[in-house]
Amino acid sequence: MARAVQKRRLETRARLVAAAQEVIDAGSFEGLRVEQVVQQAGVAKGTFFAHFPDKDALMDLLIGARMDSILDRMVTSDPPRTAAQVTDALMPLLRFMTCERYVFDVILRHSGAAARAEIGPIATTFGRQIEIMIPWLERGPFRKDVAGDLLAEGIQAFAVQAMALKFCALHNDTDLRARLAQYLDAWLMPAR
Amino acid sequence: MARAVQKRRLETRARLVAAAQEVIDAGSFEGLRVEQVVQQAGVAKGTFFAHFPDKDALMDLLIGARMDSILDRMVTSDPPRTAAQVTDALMPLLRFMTCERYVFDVILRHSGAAARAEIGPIATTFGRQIEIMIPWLERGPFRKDVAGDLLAEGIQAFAVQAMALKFCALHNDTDLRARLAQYLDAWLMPAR
DNA sequence: CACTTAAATTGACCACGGTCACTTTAATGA
DNA sequence: TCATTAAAGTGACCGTGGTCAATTTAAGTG
Repeated sequence: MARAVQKRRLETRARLVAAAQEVIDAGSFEGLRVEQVVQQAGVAKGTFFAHFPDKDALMDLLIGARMDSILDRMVTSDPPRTAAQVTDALMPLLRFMTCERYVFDVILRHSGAAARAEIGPIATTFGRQIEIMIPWLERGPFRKDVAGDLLAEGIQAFAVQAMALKFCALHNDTDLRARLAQYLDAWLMPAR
Repeated sequence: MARAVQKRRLETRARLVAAAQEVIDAGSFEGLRVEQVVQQAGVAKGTFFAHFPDKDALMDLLIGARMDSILDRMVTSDPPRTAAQVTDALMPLLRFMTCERYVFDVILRHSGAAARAEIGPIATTFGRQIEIMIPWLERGPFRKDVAGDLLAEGIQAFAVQAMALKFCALHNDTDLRARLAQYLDAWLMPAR
């Protein structure tokens, strides 16, 4: 019979997560070093890897949490009723997802996408995005010839595409919004 | 006045690329180690990094070349005339892009997407894909309410989405094809 | 052909993520 | 209360990508 996890373990884990957050707040996601995190948390390096399979798992957790809180705010706003409004509703999320090139890469690796077998925090938020968008699409004046979940998946696909293009040096934030708006207009309101 | 590059440099570079290809042929993209490549090529490690900014740049080159040769074959076939045929026409490319999880990750990082400022081999093939698809879309019985390049970009977005899902353990190759076909049908032939 | 200069190459070295045999700490039960 | 056992934590160590001051090689030049 396996023994229960000790309180000490939970505390250590919490210290690690808090330390990681402080390191990021003082720098960036990309700049985070495991060595720095364990030092800040006052534990040995090995302890880190006893709590997280690898550095990416910590990033998955922290980035996923940020995305989740953005989704929390998203559900409290009025549902968008046009393609342009859908774009606007998504912008806060997309802005965070592209705040750093490294963050976007981590997200791509973990988005339902390159997700491992088991589903992680980021992949979970991708599922949640779909769930949030489906009611928007069913109620709004959008195309009805394809199922809501397929429509929502398409929005995700276009959002990824638009974000990806943002990292081609020449493009900036207004381009991201304009580009996504153009995609979504064609996807959600086809004139045929 | 800068002096011209010496023949020796070109030879060394060719040896490095050839060695890398051999290492991959005997193993996998993911399994490639720089140490192994320089040993096979008979040069020092530093030489590798005098020729490529990092390991990723080599991967960009080799993977981009493979994609390019697949595109070469693609242009010689008959242009697809339905969404399902577009899917089929793309499958050889998508199969290679998903032959290894690592390969897909590299492609995502370099696809016009996460491309660096300067455009690399993989990003170039992404541009070429668009150019190849535009005539398909203009001639075929596809929607005409959006420009051909936008339509082509959408196909890319959906292809990435479909490939990404392939790596969720449960999905396999037939799923990739079926999923993409479903996306493209909705994207290219909207019933409204 | 010497001599100069820049290109090309070298390999010891570093940074950083990740491992594992070992030590310490806490729960369990007689 | 103390012995037993499993969980938690440790830090020296490793693999691998990447750096750079120093060295070798080749191309001008008088």
